[in-house]
Amino acid sequence: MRPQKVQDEQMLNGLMAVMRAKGYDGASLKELSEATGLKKASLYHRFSGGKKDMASAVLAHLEGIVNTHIYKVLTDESRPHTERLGKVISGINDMYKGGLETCMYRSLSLDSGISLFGDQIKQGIDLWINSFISFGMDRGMSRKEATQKANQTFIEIQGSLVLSKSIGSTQPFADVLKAIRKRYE
Amino acid sequence: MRPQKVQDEQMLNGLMAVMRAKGYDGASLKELSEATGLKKASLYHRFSGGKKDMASAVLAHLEGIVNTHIYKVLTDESRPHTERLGKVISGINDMYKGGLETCMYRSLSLDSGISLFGDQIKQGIDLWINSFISFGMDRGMSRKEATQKANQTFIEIQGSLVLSKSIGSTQPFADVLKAIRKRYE
DNA sequence: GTCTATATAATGATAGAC
DNA sequence: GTCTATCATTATATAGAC
Repeated sequence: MRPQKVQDEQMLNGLMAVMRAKGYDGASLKELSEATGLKKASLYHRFSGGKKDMASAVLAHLEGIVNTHIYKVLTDESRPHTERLGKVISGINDMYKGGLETCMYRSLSLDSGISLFGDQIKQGIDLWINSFISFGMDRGMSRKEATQKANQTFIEIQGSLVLSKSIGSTQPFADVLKAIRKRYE
Repeated sequence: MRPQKVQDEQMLNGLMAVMRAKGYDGASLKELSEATGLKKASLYHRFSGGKKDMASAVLAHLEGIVNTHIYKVLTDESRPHTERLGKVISGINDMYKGGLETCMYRSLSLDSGISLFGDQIKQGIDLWINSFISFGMDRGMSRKEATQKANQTFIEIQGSLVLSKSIGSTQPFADVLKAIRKRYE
C-alpha cells in the first residue's frame, strides 16, 4: 500500500481544529482539506461516510484525550491526590489553551451536531464527569457530594469558556481553575 | 404602503428560534423563511444586508429582552429585593424553557459569529452581568464581591445549559437556578 | 493513498411582476 | 411589501488517472 501522506494523528488534529472553531455546519470540506493538508477526495478516501464520519472520528479521538488527560490521571492510585489534581488541572488548561480555545463538545452541541452525534457527546462528557466523581469519592466524599462537585466542576469550566470567549479575556477561565483546585485539595 | 404580512416581533421570534438552534452558519435562508412565514425575497426586502442583518437584528432584539427581564427587574428600586430576585429567576427559567433551550449567545459564539457580531454579543452579556453587579451592590456587597458573584452566576447558567443539553436532562439547570437564588437571598 | 476533474445539490442573494 | 423565477457561488460528494 502507498504510505499515508499525513499521519492519522496530524490529520485528526487538523479536523478537530476546524470543527472546534466552526462547528459542524460551519466546517466546510474546503477548510478541512486545507487544515489537514489532504485534498477533499483524499479525505473521502479515509472517511467513506464523508463529513459525518470525520466529526465522529474527531469525537472518538477527543474521548481518547479525555481518557488520557483526565480519567487516567484522576484514577491513578499510585500517585498522591495533590499530584493528580495538579496534573489534571494543568492538562485542562492546556486542552483549552488557557481559555482561548472553545470546547469541542460545545461547538458540536448545536441542533445538527446533537442529532447526529448526541450519544458520542454524552459519552465523552460522562467520562469526564465520572472521572471527577471517582476522584472525589477517593478523597473521602460521599457519592452524592462527589457527584454534585463533579457536575459543578464541569459546569464552571464550560461556563467560563463561554464567558472568556465572549468578553475576550481568559480571566474567568483562570479563576475557575483556581476554584476547582481549591475544591478538591 | 402595503401592510406587513408578519409583524416584526413575530418575524424576529422566528429568526431567533432558528439561529438559536442552528447557529449562524447552520441557519439557512430556507429555514429562516419557513420559520417566519416570509419568502426569502421578502426577508431580503426587510434586511437589505441579508443574513448578517437578520442575526444582528436578532441580537438587538435579544438585548431588549435582557434589558426588560433582567436589568429593569433587578434595578427596580421600588420593589423589595426578594421580589426582584424571584422575578428575574423565573424570567431566566422562561427564557431557556426550563433548560431545554440553548443560549443564543452561545449559538452565535462560534468563529463566524464572533468575528461578525462579537461586539454585540459582548454588549448583551455585559448588560446581563452588570445587572447582577448592581443588584449585588444594592444588597450590600462590595463591588469586588458583587462582580465575582455576577460572573459566577453567568458562568453557572451557561455551563448548566451546556450540560443539560448534552446529557438530555434539565436537572443541572434547575439546580443552578436554586443555587443562584440562595446566593442572593 | 492521493490527486485533478467533475457531478449534483444547496446556499446566499437579485430581478422584476404584482 | 410580497412573491416567483433565476443567478452566481459554494457545498458535499464521486469518478477515474496515477
